[in-house]
Amino acid sequence: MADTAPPPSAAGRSQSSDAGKHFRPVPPQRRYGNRPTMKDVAARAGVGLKTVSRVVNAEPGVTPDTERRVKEAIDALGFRRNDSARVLRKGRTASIGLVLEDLADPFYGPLNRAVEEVARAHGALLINGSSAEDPDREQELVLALCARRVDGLIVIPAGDDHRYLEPEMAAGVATVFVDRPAGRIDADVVRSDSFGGARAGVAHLIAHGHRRIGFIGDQPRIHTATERLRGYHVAMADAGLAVAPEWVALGSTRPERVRAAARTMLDAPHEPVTAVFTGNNRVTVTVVRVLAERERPVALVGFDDFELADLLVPGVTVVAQDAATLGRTAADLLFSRLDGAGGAPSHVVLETRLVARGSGEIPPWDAG
Amino acid sequence: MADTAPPPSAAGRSQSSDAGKHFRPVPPQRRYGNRPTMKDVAARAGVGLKTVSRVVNAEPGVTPDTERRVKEAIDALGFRRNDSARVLRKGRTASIGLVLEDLADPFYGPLNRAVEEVARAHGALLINGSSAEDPDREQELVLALCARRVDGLIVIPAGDDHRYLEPEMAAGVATVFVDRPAGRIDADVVRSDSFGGARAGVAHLIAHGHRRIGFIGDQPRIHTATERLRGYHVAMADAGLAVAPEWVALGSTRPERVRAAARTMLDAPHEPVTAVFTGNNRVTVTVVRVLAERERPVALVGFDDFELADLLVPGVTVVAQDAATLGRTAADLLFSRLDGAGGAPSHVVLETRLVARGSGEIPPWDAG
DNA sequence: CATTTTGCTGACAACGTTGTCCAGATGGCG
DNA sequence: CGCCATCTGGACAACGTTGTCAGCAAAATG
Repeated sequence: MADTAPPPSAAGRSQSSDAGKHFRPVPPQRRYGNRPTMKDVAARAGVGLKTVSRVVNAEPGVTPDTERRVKEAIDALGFRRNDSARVLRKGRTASIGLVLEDLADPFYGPLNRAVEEVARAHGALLINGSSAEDPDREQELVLALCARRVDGLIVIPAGDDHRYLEPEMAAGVATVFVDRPAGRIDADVVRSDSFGGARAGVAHLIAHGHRRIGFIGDQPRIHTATERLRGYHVAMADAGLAVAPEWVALGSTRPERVRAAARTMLDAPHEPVTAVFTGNNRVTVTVVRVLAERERPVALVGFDDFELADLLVPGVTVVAQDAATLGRTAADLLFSRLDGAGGAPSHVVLETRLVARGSGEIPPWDAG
Repeated sequence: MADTAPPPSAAGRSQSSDAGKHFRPVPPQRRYGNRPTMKDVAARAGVGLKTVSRVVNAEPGVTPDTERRVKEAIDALGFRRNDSARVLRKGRTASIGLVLEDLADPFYGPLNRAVEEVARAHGALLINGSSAEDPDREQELVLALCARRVDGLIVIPAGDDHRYLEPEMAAGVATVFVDRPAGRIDADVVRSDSFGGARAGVAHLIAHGHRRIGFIGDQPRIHTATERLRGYHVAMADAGLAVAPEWVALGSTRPERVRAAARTMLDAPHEPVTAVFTGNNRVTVTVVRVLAERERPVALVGFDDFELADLLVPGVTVVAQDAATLGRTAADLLFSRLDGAGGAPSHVVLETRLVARGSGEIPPWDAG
């Protein structure tokens, strides 16, 4: 460590006496590690404060010679503009917040990345957080982001009441909800057609002869879970099929819960299901595991595509939604709002795509 | 939107005349959407500015009655503290930056999440960015984070020269590098044992009879890529095996490049490889696809575990590293530095784990 | 009852930056 | 040569918050 660059000199900073006098305010020590400020740069370059600001921001009206002197001082001191102060002065932070369920969920990776790309194109940074599907944690996170005065928010809602955001939105924090609509407030939403996708996926199973189809989904609090369940019910009803209560299991996506739910409906002594529709990629992956442990093939269609779904045997048929487009669309919408686009909240619904890979075409073992 | 809460009243804010006079400074319009400040709250509650600050920060020394009045004013105005100003004053942003390669890469999901959890435990927010393996972009991102005065940085380096960070680190920005060491500077590093892991993985293939083993890895600029290649070479040398130049392919992880590399070494007229070692999860997944298209089974061991690797047929044998532990360890180290821990930079190396699942046990088709 | 102690409260100055405006300097033109 | 237009540079006041300190009232003490 001894060979690292020496700390920038504190030349030009006002130093109060060390004598511990109480007469005049003692500046807090080591602010930002005693980083040089524009004032320091100005003193060293022998110019005024504003001139440094002009150079730093590449504003016109500085002679080449002055500019050079300032730049030398900047390099010598290791100065870097303090964006906190800049933000305070300018009123825009050039950052947006993204609150999603779980940064580790592969479904959100491409979404996250797409949002980041758009933010980057607009010169904004991305502040990230996971709500862990906990409404309180979501609120805590969102409000913390508002306190940072992010210019905008993209939220994958965990809770079902977002009225706490009303004052923030009224105060100008652009907000776009993704994947699920906001609760109790009217706001921009970008989501996939969960209902239609699930309906098509279940219809696919029905078309291949299944009559007893199970549904394993996420917690009922989550809008997409109930929408997909609705799609399931409508598809069944369309085909004139009754649904036994034990065929439907909503709840946590924890593997143990999903395994138990799958076993219950697959091993039911009376009317076991011959096919399963899973409500999201976490559930699908677990059910794939359960099915892999069994002798008799069971048909499966899952909501959300996932990597390697095509290489499993059989390939897993899915209702695919495009997470990257979801993210990009939401971010584009957000920045258009920030650029002043007015108008009523838009509700964008993206179509899903049924990707047949085999697991949906397994015939029911007791067909006929 | 007409039924949303009215914007907070601007009571108490000084309003200059609209007449466009030039005589006195015109305040910039719509700062933060005209959000109320502590001053507004103080005016409304009929108390002093500092009293509001005390209430907001739950500092002692405020009568319950005063506190109630202030809280009422806060609610009525929809006040939320401006953390930008707070940061400026206090000198700490309570945020850390995480720069990684690609937010969409599933390998980084758990790492990202682990870092977030630690940050959250320390009351800090996480600012995220992808370098896309572009050194310039990494630097741009890192310096932008420094300008925001993040308290600390966790960087998965894309470039091989990080001297640009020296002034920042000297100025007190704690920095921990993850997955790969920093270039040309001495800093904290947390990484996996790429060399040892690759060596063990290749030895596993050798133990199962393979003599001609290919290596497909990431770009040579990336430290882990060359370390893993080194492990490969040492394992081969340990077994007294020669390595033909066409068995080794370093380069981009784009599927086309990897496919081409795999085909080249598998279809070589002279001495085609009977097994492949892949340098990271992106490469592995592509090679799995290539092998799935072929008749003759080829043995495969990949660096990095990935979801569903066990369910493929055959299961993919991997050298697993624990991304979550990597992230958690780095974040813990970062915050211990922020809490004042001194001492020489630490270099933590986490062990890898060989997970045999079958794809490494395929015998060479021309064994003997 | 006088005096000290204690507890609340508010005035004020920073934090580091940018916007406004004015003061000089410089050059062109009459 | 003198005046005006133009350009460059700098002084100063915000932005919204928190730390310091002083003032003042109420409570505790002698």
